[in-house]
Order: sequence, then structure tokens, then C-alpha cells
Amino acid sequence: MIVERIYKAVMEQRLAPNTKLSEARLCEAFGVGRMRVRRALLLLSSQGIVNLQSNRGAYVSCPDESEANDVFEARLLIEPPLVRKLAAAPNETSLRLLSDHIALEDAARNKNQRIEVIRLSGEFHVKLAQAAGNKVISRMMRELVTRTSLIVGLFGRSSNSSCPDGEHAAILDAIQQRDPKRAEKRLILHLDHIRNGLDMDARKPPLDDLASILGAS
Amino acid sequence: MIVERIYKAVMEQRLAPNTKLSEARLCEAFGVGRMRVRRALLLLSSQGIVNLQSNRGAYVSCPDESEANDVFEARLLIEPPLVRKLAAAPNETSLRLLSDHIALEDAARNKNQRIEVIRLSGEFHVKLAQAAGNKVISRMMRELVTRTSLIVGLFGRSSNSSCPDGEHAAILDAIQQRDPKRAEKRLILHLDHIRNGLDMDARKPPLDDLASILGAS
DNA sequence: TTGACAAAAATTGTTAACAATAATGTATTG
DNA sequence: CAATACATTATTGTTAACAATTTTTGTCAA
Repeated sequence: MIVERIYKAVMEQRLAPNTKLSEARLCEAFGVGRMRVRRALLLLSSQGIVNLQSNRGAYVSCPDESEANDVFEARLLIEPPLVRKLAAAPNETSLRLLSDHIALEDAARNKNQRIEVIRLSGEFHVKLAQAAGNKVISRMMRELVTRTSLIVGLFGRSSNSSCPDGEHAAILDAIQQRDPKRAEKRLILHLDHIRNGLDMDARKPPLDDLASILGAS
Repeated sequence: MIVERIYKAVMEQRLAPNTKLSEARLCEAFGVGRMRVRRALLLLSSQGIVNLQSNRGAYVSCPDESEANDVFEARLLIEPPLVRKLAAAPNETSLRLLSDHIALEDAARNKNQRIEVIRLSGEFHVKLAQAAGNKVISRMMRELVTRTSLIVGLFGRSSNSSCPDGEHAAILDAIQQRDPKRAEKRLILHLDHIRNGLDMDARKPPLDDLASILGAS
């Protein structure tokens, strides 16, 4: 799916905000007709990942400070109750799902696969929603996480462009021990860390060269 | 906007689940080309309002019990912290927005404008999100409320097809008095009432006659 | 009457040409 | 040389025709 590819590229911060996504180039890059591309862009724009300007084309969304605040507020609203619920009544499958994912994260980190680490870090939070077994929330979390990627890419200080090490494991640990309050606390702390890694004054320049960026996913 | 019109029709329960939305008929009803219609249907399907089946057309989404649970769970996850936050620090504009809306609801009720009451009841919850000043959450709430409309239309017992009288006012009252806990409690109670008005075994037949349903909005 | 099969109709998916708009480059003028 | 007006180019938006698929209809035989 073409939407997934762009999603992934954004999550891995290979597609910088404000990058222009021209139809012709995307058609070429993905080897599909204009219809498919336009459909994908429409969907992406409906999720705030892409900015669709009338008669001017599609651009990777470039969230401002206010939008960044909204996204983080939404996450702080949704995720704490989510992990609380998860920790209150976790099932085997969910726990397995999460620990497997953390194993993936660790592996990628050890191999110094930077962009893989970035993407997996984001996906962990989506997996939290999936573990809670709620498709509606899963979809919302995915959108929020992807938009967070954009925000971190824009405002993040160069060092920590993803979730700090070990914090995911700490959250899972609290869930495994059926300790809702601790799980919630650790999650909030985790989100705070991500947010504190931002510098709301800094802005970074967009890059280009779509074909090479999107082609290799 | 054509999406808004369909949204509205669903919210007012004039478009029953499983109703087929054929492109030709929609083109006729709205007086637009097929492109616009297809774009609208795609957006609606991405929000779970419409079910897009390959080569078979678009149908008003017909949520099953599991989906209904997910929607209510999502609302119970998001709305309580939302009103808590709102009650903790309400601003004048928000309070005005909400009380004005409740006035609208009352007026419609007094005039026995049933479908108007149904729609306004749903919109109140969207206004709660707007009052909190968060666009991301507002969009999510709108989707959730619309899907709830579908669910109530499907599983609701004939009597209470919308939010019980006065409960919105009670929530606003708690917010006005800056009482987060009470506001949260009343909201949870309110959502419970809606949910208790459902009968998960009953299903209702779809209707038809698109032009007349959509035309008058 | 019912069932299976085939033809026809209707509906959706795709493509390609066309129109409209914005971006770019060029020349002319002060 | 700078700036503006104009022409050219490129890109997006729309329309309409075509292809593919599904649904319906009609026919015939059991």
C-alpha cells in the first residue's frame, strides 16, 4: 500500500516536513497511476500527515507549535488511561506482543540501525493500543504517533530523535506486574521526556530527492 | 461540503446502516461529478462511517457489537479526562459556547424537532472537545460521535434515540463550578445511560430513497 | 415452480485527454 | 541594474470515455 510507504517514510523521518510531494514524482516512484497517488494523498491529508493545498500540490505537514501542543495533549489524554486499563487486565497475547516488540527495538539498537529504531520506538505506542484490543483507539494512536514523528523531526534536538532507551521496557514491566498506577506514571514520564527533548524555537530545513527516499522502503 | 451533508444525515439517523450509497445517485442528489462523490466516500470510509467494498460500492457502515464496544470504550477513555481538564480551567469563551449550544438543544426539544434534537445531542460532545481548544481531539470526537449515532440507530431501543434530557446541562453546570470530579462523574454517568439504552440483540432494517433523504439537508 | 445458465444491464475502477491555475523565465522599460 | 509585465512551462483539477466487475434479468429445461 502506497499510504503505508509514505507513513513509514515519515515515521523514520526520511521525509521532512514541507517536502513537496508532487503527483508526477510519486507516480514515478511507486509506479502507479495518478489516481492512486491522489487517493493516497487525500487519505494522508485527512490524517494531518500531509498538507493539501488547492492548485498548489501536497506537502508533508509542517506542524506549528500549537499543533504540536494539541498532539501531545491528545496523547497525554489517551495513553495514560490506556495503559492503566491494560495493566489492570492484561492477557497473555498482549504481553507477548509487547515484549516481542521491545526485543525488536533492542536488536535494532544493538545493530545501530538508527531509522529502524526511530520507527519501532513510535510503533511501540501503537502496539500498546493494539494490546488493549481496541481498533478505534489503535487507529487514533497511529495517527498521533506519526504526527509526533513529524514534530520530533522538526523541533527535536539532534541527540534524542526517538524514545529514550529502556523506558518502554519499564512501562511493560509495570503492566506485567499488574500495577496500573505505576504503568501510568511511567508512561506520563516517558511522554514528558519526549516533549522535553523538543526545542520549540528550532526549525530544520526540508530535504528532497524523493525517488531515493521512498524507493528503498 | 458533501462530506458534511452525509455526516449530518448519519447524525440525524436519516441514513440507516447498510444503506447503499451508489455513486450515480449521490451525483444526482448533490449535483456534482463522480470525482467529488468518490472523494467524499473515501474520506467517510477512512473514518469508519462508510464501508467501501471493492467493485461493489459504498454502504453506510453497519457496526457490529465489537465495533460498538470499541467506540464506547474510546469515548470512555477520552471524554472523562477531557471534561476534567475543561472543568479545571474553563475560559469564558468555552463556557459561552457550551451554554449557547444547550440553549439550542432546549429550543429544538421544545419545538419537538426530533431529528434536530438528535443531531444537537451528538454535537454537544464535539463542542466539549472544541471548548478544550484542541483540534486533534475535536476531530476524533466528531468521528466517535458520528459512529455512536450509527450504533444508537442500530441497537437503540425506540424510546431514547438520543442523549437523555438535562444531562448535558448537568455536565456544563459542574464545569461552570470548576468541579472536575463531579463533571467527570456526570459525564461517565451520561455515557453509561446512552450505552444502557442499547439492546445488543436488536437490529433494524435499512431504508432507501436517497434523494429525498439527502436532498432536504 | 424451481434451478441453472447466459445474456444484458448497471455499477464501479481506470485511463487519458482537456481545462484551469500557479510557477517560471524572459524581455522590456524606467 | 532593478522591476514589472508578459509569455511559457509545469502542475494540479476536472471531465469524459473506456474497461472490468458485479448484479440483474430472461430463458430454458428438469
